[in-house]
Amino acid sequence: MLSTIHADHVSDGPNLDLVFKALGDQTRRELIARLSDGPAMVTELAEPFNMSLPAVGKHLRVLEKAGLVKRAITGRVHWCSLNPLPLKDAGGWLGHYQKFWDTTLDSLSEYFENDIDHDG
Amino acid sequence: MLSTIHADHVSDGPNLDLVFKALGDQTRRELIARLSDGPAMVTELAEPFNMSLPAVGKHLRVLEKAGLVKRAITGRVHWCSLNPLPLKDAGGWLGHYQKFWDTTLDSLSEYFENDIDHDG
DNA sequence: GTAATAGTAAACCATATGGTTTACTATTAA
DNA sequence: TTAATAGTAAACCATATGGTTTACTATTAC
Repeated sequence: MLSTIHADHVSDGPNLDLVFKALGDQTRRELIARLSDGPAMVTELAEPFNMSLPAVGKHLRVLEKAGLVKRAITGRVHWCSLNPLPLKDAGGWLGHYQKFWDTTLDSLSEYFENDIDHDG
Repeated sequence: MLSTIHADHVSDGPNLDLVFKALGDQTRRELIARLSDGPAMVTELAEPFNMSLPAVGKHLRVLEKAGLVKRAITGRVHWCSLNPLPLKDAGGWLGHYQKFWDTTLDSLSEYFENDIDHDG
């Protein structure tokens, strides 16, 4: 049975490129962390960073194109909010490999209990 | 209580940059998928791709620098193997946001049962 | 010893990334 | 209406990325 533990048919796609690339920058991960506390305007988001406003604006656009940030414009203020669904996709991809780093009895039993499609 | 559900003190660092950047390319994710079946030599890894051998070699070096691939040289053959631990780091970061995309009763109860340090 | 194989190194190219500054638009406030 | 504020746009720059081809080293096989 243990020989069947491997990762076939892992869901993938070009959108995962955008999501993982967006996550591959500490500034953007900090923006996500901030937005997980609730929506914020661009100036507010930029304030903690030692970086120009246009630079933060670019990072926000990268997050937006990855689907991680949604923007609602009211007057001159752009309210940014976190859309966590692409994080779920990324987590789903990583989840296929969890068994390789976490081979305790608990995680193994979780794997066999919860994951129906072990081999496709 | 629900107002306390947010992600403070998320572990982060420059190594996560390398890991997420490494994952932000479909070729490299496919290399990881292949290596999750067991070690392989470079030529073997390159075979499925419509890409030159040096190109695959570069991708492997990106994975290596992110700590995701280990290399053992025996003679002229480089045996590459997957090191899943950086995936665990990436998964750990994403895990802090799981509650935002997965707010079913099950995941919420899991969150309150398993995650000790809810607010730091 | 000669030829094939495994793989990297280096030079090159086009495009992307991450930052800057300056200039601009649009909205709000005095 | 004039000034301040929020934010983008555009031009620019240095470096990184993802690919190529050609050349090279080292090992294995005949």
